[in-house]
Amino acid sequence: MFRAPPPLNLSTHPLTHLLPTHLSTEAFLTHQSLLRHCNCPITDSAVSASLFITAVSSAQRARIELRKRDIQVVSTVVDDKHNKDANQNHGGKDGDTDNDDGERKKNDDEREITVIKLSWLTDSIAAQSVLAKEPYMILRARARMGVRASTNAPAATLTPTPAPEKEEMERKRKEILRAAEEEGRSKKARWQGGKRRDGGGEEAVEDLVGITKGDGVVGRPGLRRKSTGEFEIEKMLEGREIPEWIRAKNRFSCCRSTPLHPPYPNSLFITHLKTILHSRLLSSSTTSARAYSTAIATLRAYPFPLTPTIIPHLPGCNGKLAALFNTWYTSSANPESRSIPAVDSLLDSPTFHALRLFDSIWGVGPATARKFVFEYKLTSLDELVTKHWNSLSRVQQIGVKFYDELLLPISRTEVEAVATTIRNVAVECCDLDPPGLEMRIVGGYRRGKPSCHDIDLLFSHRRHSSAAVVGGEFLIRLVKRLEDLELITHTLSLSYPGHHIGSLPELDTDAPAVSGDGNFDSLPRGLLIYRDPTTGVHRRVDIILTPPVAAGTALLGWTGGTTFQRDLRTWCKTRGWRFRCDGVWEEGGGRVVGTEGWGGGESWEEVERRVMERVGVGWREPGERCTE
DNA sequence: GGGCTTACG
DNA sequence: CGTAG
DNA sequence: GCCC
Repeated sequence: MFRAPPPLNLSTHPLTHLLPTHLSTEAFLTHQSLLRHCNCPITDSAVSASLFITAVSSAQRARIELRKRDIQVVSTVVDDKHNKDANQNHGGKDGDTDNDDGERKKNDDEREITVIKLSWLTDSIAAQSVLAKEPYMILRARARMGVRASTNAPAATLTPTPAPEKEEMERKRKEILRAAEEEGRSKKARWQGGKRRDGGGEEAVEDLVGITKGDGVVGRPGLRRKSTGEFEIEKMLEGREIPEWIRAKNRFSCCRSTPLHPPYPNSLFITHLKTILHSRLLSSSTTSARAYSTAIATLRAYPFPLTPTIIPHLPGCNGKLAALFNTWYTSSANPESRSIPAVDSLLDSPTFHALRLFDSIWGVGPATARKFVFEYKLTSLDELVTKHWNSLSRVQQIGVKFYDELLLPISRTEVEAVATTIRNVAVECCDLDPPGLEMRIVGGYRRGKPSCHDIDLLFSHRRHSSAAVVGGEFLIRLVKRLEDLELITHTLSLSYPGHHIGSLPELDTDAPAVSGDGNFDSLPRGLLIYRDPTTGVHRRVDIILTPPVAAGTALLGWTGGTTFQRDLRTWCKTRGWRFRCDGVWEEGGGRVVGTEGWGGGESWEEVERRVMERVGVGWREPGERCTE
């Protein structure tokens, strides 16, 4: 089913568990996919595994992560030099007050486990060979697995069938979660699995909840944004220059530079926020999700290491963000070891993991993922395929079929190669003035991402906007031709907004489209699955067509990122305009003068620059729009 | 207290 | 409802 | 969750 050749053969590996700590959802899923793709036997059940792969870097932190998953180190075989309490078997240091001795079961599963760094995997992939693990080893130890198996600790148990009594508890927990969802905005951490971390967890959650709203912030000096003057901000920055967008309190991410450039100074904290954002998306808490996106975009653009006092002065960040930061900041002196209990609860929650699993299927979103988890009570793709295949839509079946492949990262080199291949076919399909056909690679690639999750190609024509070139017939012909060449295996969707194929109007009208009047109100596009003729790997490819008159706005719109786009539209709205990928429109209906597509010999990029300057956000390189 | 990007399939 | 940026 |  998955025809891409595995980059490595890990099929003889011991049962392996990827620890989610310090990994973004994206990164976690990507690496898990990679492992799966290499035929590595992986498990979501930490207590079943012998080999652990982690982004944490110290043995001490690894032990904490293992213990959270109900794995108790008994004796150390190999330890890294940073570990100060190598012989400390249990209790004490990590604040776990459980009395393990009293609850230990007789049939404890004890085995030798190994914890290695994630860089072993990435380095091996890069080297295209399975590297020795020794240099990457963080910890090798004998460990007792499943010490607290009879408690309600949410040790990750996605794949294996839970024991009957656990199953019952799982069921109840999920019902509680579902009830909490349906109630709407319960302030308790919705995914919390009933587990406390390090004793102080619950308190910290209460703290978060307590100062969530404005009232809770009053009386906490330093959390109030408006009462603090520029001078005090300057003091906080210790003489460094205040970025203009902070001084001006400009909350629009389209008006500032947000470089790609990891590691940016606050990436560790931002990783935690991304987990919360993801949880909000999965529960369809869209406004909360938007708030987190805004805050993340701000922190991504903030060029200095954060301090507790500066947070409320940053646009889109207020009491809740300050509380989260304080919790994180004070959790450990070592930034690598810092955590947020609410985030740990999410990462420990089997429900959260299951929702992420299904949400990662193309064609499945939060609502459907919730249906799978809460109604069908599914925990694995396998169950979905064996029990509910026929209830999946066509595109969802395609999404499942190519689940692993579509999660694999795509190198920039490969993006370029695919783009060239498709452009050559497109030129063949263009029988009116083929040399005038032009293409730009947009999306994450254009923003400079080192690896991409799909390939977005924007086509236009230098001179003609007629139906024959950029209209329906062209896209249809192109897709058909790509299918004939076996470069496209599946068409997920083809859209020709606002008109019927075969009666295509000119595309460069000066009137905004009105639905049903025969004009466009969006741009034609195809969402496709591409198969590389050499490697056989499948990739998501989007082909978008724009008439020349909208080249600048289309390029700007399809370059992203998501939050940048949202803010660009909101910004235009404050100016009385509507930004859409087909143009910027006056309220009365005309195209905003100066935003139309290329005249003379202007390049795509020159038109884009003109549009950005015209609407007032100013020019920003694609690589400065990395708001995610 | 209301608003939060926008449109298609 | 899901997807696109 | 933040802003007007």
